[in-house]
Amino acid sequence: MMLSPSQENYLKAIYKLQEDDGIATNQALAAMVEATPASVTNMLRKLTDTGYVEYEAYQGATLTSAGRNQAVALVRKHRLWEVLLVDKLQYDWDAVHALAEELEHIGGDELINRLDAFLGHPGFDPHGDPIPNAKGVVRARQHCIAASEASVGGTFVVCGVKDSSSLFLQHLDKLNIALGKAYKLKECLEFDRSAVWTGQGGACTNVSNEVAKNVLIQLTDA
Amino acid sequence: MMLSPSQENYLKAIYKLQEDDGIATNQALAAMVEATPASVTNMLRKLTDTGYVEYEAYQGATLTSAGRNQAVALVRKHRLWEVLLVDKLQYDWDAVHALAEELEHIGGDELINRLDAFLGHPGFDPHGDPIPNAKGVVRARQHCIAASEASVGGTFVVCGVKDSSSLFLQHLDKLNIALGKAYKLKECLEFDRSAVWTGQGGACTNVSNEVAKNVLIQLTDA
DNA sequence: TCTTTGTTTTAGCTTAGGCTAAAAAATTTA
DNA sequence: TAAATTTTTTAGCCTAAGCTAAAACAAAGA
Repeated sequence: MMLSPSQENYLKAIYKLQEDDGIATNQALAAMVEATPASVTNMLRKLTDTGYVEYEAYQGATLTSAGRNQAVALVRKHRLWEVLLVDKLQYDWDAVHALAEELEHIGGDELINRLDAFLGHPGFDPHGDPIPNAKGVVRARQHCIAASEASVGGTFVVCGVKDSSSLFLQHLDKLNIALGKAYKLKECLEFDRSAVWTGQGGACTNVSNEVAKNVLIQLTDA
Repeated sequence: MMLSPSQENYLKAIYKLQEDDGIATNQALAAMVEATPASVTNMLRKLTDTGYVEYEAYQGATLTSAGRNQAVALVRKHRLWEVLLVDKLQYDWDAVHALAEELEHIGGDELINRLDAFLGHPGFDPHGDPIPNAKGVVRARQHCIAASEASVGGTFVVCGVKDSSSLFLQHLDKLNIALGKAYKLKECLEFDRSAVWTGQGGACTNVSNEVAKNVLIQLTDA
């Protein structure tokens, strides 16, 4: 059974909502696929008939295992294309989402497995999100926490972001915060709950709590 | 003005027919885009309204300069993706057409120019067809002729194919004929107009006239 | 020139995926 | 618990891109 790009987008959206919120409501889906709730109801019908979704009126949608397989494959495709765009075509990490969103609907397993091999079987995309393997297994991200949970004096490496919006990523660029970079939490300012991080060269950055909550880090013992 | 994939396919088809036959008839277009003549009439209307095509009932279609620009850009995208697929992802040259046909509708100039740079600004695609540059200039293929025009004793290098169908390309693979390889035309058999080519290692290949007509070569003076 | 043949267009229908507005169901608040 | 609010579904409509069958036009042969 061949899915249209639109159908694929719905599956991905249901998958994400299930992961994040546990439940995919009509309204949340509508927001995610940028359509009206009425259109969502329509599409859920169709996806239920074709066996990718389980859905009863007013109860929200769940993926069947076929649906989950499709969704994970899409996530894999999306993230691998992002790696190509950043690593090979030199795109900035804040500029690749929309393109990957188009590319993920192209071709089948053959293409994506060749892409995977060409890129050297990367484990993570440019935002630190794990790339499911060819069998659909998502290796869990290494143990990591939000930067807002770090304690003063601690050292850590940035390993991901919770918000991948262009706006947030560009803000991180300005703060000189990037994936893989190491920092030390020098102090925490009571007044606005912002923090001061020192980087490699000893440069200091003031990081708001809002930002810290959206940056994922791994503690290091140096 | 944003074109749909389908509209882009029509523009490309008109472009090819104009190049090859001088005129794009309704029927030829229908065959090329795999639709009925009635559907073609519909679409030509739309493309005329949006200024990409000039068309009067019963007279065939012509591209406007905007239409030609679009078409050339699509050819560029198609051929660059083919280079990526063959050179980087190790696809066989007979397996890339359909995928490039999908990929060519993705993204805009930025993407394709980055791809071009990453690939080292290739001049030709895996079938020997020239790749238009970013300004839409198609550098003419080096002086080359059909292999069926070679004379006995002549030496040459294969530089292209007229037929890029999977079937034909796989046949060339079997005959051990590939782009860039050098051969000598040893003899021409009167009976069926087939030829005997000798390759690098002195290996002989019998090449039918049908095949020779579809292989493009450049004569060499060795 | 008239007729036959082939091509193109018209007319009307279909499907996918949207939309709005109103009805129905569920949930929250008083 | 009843009323008010929010969410979801239904009903009916729209657009893009296709289709078939029939009508109109163009080209070719007698």
